[in-house]
Amino acid sequence: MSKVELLPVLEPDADAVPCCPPLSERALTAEESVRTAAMFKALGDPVRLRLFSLVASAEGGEACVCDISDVGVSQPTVSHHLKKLREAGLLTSERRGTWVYYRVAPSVLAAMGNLLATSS
Amino acid sequence: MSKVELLPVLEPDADAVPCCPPLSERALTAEESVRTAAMFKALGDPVRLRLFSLVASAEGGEACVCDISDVGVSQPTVSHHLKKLREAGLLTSERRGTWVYYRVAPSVLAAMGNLLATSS
DNA sequence: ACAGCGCATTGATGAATGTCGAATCAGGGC
DNA sequence: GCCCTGATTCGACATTCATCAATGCGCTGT
Repeated sequence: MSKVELLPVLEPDADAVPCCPPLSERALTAEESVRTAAMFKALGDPVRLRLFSLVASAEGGEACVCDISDVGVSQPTVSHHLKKLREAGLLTSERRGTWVYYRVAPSVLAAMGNLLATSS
Repeated sequence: MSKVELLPVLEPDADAVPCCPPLSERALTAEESVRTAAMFKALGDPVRLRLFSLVASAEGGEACVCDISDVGVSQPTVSHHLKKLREAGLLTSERRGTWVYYRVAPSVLAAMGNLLATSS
């Protein structure tokens, strides 16, 4: 039984990724590239990107799997992709009763957006 | 014909990718997901992301292949990855004499950044 | 307790990907 | 013309990946 957290955002989570100086400013090191590429890779599949956008744009910031499963692939495949997104640190999941809810990991969107920021 | 020239950015180029409503705002369609995922996928490899960052952070906005080839893989592999980035619309290349110079495709960084924009 | 539903895991398979060495192409200088 | 250097292309190989059907697990009513 894990901690039941009700705080919506901004608790000091361990898997936060502070990794990101804007790309236009400084080249990434080899190690930074590995960690950051894993996130881009997670969004680099059409089905996953669609699932992620469905969660990111969902009411209340979260979505039940049953609400986003209609993306043209089988149910196990949806589960597989959601797992990948979780492992990449992009989504978090929580079971409440019958359903499992996914939400976007806080600070991850901001970090990636910052990385691609147009400093020009 | 009002000739717009010399503007550093924002000229209406053909390969611009207008694809992008912020993710937090609206879910992507299947077709949008395919096109956009291709870009994330291109950045989803450590070597490619590093090469891209080297070009993006280079002096004058461009870099010779010879200047960014030291990323731990063979030179044909570097060329292969640069081609992938070119095909994804993220980089453009130009040969000047002996060397080939790469630069970041304008408006692509902005489009991807916009997609990940934190509307919160 | 049992049946039913939601979601995750397993195992298998065909396709895509990253990597290299060798060969090839393109320019510049001798 | 000939060679040297920079860069791309080719062929091959091992690994990873996306996908599915079948199965397992957790929870909820009845």
